[in-house]
Amino acid sequence: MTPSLEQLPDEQAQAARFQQARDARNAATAQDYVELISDLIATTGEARSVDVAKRLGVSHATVVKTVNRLQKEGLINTKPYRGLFLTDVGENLATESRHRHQVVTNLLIALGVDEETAQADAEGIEHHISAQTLATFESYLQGHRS
Amino acid sequence: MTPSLEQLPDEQAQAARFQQARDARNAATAQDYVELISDLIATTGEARSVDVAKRLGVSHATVVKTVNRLQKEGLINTKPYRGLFLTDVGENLATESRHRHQVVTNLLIALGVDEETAQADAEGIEHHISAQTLATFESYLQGHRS
DNA sequence: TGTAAATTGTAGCCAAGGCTGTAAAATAAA
DNA sequence: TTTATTTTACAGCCTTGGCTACAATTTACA
Repeated sequence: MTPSLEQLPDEQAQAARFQQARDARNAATAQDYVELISDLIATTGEARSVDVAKRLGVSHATVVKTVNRLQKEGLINTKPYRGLFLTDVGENLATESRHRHQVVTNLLIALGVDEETAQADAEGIEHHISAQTLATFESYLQGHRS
Repeated sequence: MTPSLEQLPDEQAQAARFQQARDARNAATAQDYVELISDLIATTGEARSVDVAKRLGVSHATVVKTVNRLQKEGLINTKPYRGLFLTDVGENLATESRHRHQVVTNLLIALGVDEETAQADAEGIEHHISAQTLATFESYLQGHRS
């Protein structure tokens, strides 16, 4: 059993943590999109928005709208009725996100979580891993090579 | 370096993972509120919405609106100009959330993440931990008692 | 080539979770 | 007991990320 708290954390510190979590939540969409687009291009040669929609499990209209926003933000390039492409900035973000995703998945598996559950949980967890925690995960994996 | 993917996961499986992450994101707010309200009551005897706002780092108007929704959903009870209270359902959710939060924090610390970073990252991660992963974390901690 | 199917785009709707500003009620202080 | 402060409530606005429905364009095939 976990006991109830006997002392609250500092007010400002707690607010900063919640803020960090909200920021991560807001950044998650962009990361999911560029990571998926990058993977699609790498494996199939192109990223069609219809495939992005199917793989995210959302409607294609949602994808179009979000892609428009990410294009304004400088992560994605599109040509009408052609596939989706990443800018350099987008590609860098994708690489970083994929790496973080992979490290989280591997850590969960190394701790004993089964692969399918690890894949699923990693999809949410990856967006909340700070640089320090990522480094910690990496060195743990380093020390537990199979 | 993490290599790029050489094979994409199954389409439906991937969509299901993204859906799980979205569901977790949507449930996060309710969990944060009940957990915080429960902690405030346990340590200070009451949960004023002004304190909830300060600790979440949002405006009090946001708290009022969210609390109204959570009341409709049966997690919180309020009496005008009195503090916030949890229903039995809310209290159960709070207990479960606090436990999950604590386990995640402890795991990060056990792996070598410093306490402040662990606290911050746990705030986001906790919402994406499945029952199986939670159990795995618990047994890891069990085997690494200091 | 011309038509059907697939793909992409557009319009408009909704809920959640932020915000500011203002009003009302309760509590504290003079 | 007034008055000032704090707390709570309410109104209205914005953005994000969902959706359906419909239009336009491209691609495939008969």
